[in-house]
Amino acid sequence: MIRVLLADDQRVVREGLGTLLGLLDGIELVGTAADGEEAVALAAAEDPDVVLMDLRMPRCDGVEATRRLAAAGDRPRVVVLTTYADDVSVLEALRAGARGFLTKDAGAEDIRAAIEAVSRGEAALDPAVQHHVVAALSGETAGEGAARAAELPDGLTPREAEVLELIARGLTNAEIARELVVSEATVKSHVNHLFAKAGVRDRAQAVAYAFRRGLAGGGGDAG
Amino acid sequence: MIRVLLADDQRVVREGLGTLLGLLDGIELVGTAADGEEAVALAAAEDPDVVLMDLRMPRCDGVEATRRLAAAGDRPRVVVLTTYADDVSVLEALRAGARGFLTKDAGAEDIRAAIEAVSRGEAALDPAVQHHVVAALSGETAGEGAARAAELPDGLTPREAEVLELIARGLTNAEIARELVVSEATVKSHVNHLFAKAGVRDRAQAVAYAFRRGLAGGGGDAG
DNA sequence: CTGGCCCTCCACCCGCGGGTGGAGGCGCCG
DNA sequence: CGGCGCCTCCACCCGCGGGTGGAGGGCCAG
Repeated sequence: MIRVLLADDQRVVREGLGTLLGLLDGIELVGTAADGEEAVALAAAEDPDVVLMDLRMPRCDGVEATRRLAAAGDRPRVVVLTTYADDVSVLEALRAGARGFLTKDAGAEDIRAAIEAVSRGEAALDPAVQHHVVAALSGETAGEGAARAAELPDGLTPREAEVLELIARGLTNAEIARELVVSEATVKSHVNHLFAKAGVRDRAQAVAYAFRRGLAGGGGDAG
Repeated sequence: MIRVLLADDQRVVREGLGTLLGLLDGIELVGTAADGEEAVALAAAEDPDVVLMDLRMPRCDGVEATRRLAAAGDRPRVVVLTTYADDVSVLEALRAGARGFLTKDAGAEDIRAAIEAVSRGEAALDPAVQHHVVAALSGETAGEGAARAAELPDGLTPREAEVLELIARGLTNAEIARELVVSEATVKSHVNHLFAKAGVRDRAQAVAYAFRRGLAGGGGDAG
């Protein structure tokens, strides 16, 4: 019996997928969590073999929860479950220690296979994300090292992505210049370039772009 | 036995929720569809009592599918299932002929209750959307585009929230003015008011605010 | 070595965004 | 009835944002 914990903010998924999991041979659902905080707490209490984790959750998101679980030890293996295979968070989650990856287009058998694989200590990547991942990692080793922020969408340079993130935090060009310790002219230059690459025309669209790509969302004021 | 058809683009939801539905007393799952087209076709073939329909689906969306089902006759009653209670499409779906409304925070018992209610010919609105709906319908005479009201954060008026959503979609004031069929001065007025209420100073911060509050993000949906 | 990418910076222009200080009509509610 | 909130609109101002057209240095690959 593989003991599984399910974390997803949507109750429909928790109850529906939870029911499905409970019916699968060799799998036992030991709990469900509605956000990352709860998932970490419940994992500590229940000590499951596998945590099936949604990425987009309120409060503490899936990446952070995965990081914390992985930091606690090897024990609870994390399988990430997300809507989009090209989500930026995918790679962050893998770096945070996720062992498996499924999109929400996965079927019951895919999910069971992934759970069984990671419980045996193997990896389990959805075909839809595999090539996407290796592509990103291939560019990663060539670069400065596995520090952070490797694969950037639409050919954005690291600096441009950094500027974009600050834009999404609501900073003006002058503030960004101070933050990055460069002149405002430099910031404007980066801004114009990243606008062109992202296919947006102003900051408002840039912020929306950043949120959709997962390049922003964790900074600034909490709600 | 109430014969139910489930339409959702996410396989996890189709299989998970489908399994759950099949286990509920008095409910029989007669089919699942991955998009609106398929839902309409399958409804014609299976003649279900109730269609549980996700709003955001590729190809033909839930609203359009609901409209077609309702146009075909009284027979398949539609219960809409969506992520956000304050979704614009909520009211459109109700006008299109949906009889029930559930958010994805609904539990198994809520779903069963809703299915049973609409199969008896009653309505079934999730509490989260009820007052929101009546509020919107009271202001219905205002116009077609003004199909949006909810329990809005920070005392935003419906109109301000509408403007905010358009800002988050990257429209300029002039474009918003055209979209809402008012003058640009009016738009600026709304913009200034909502900035003050939201505690932001420019559109960039406003977009971030909108995304965090769930007032935006589904703009460029598709699969 | 040379080309190219990235980051840095400059000067200039102009249009839209953001703020102020109003005003009037309408519907809801006390 | 009278007030208040919401939506509508006007005139004006100015500063930041966004675009152009450059230029130079550092770094890596061909």
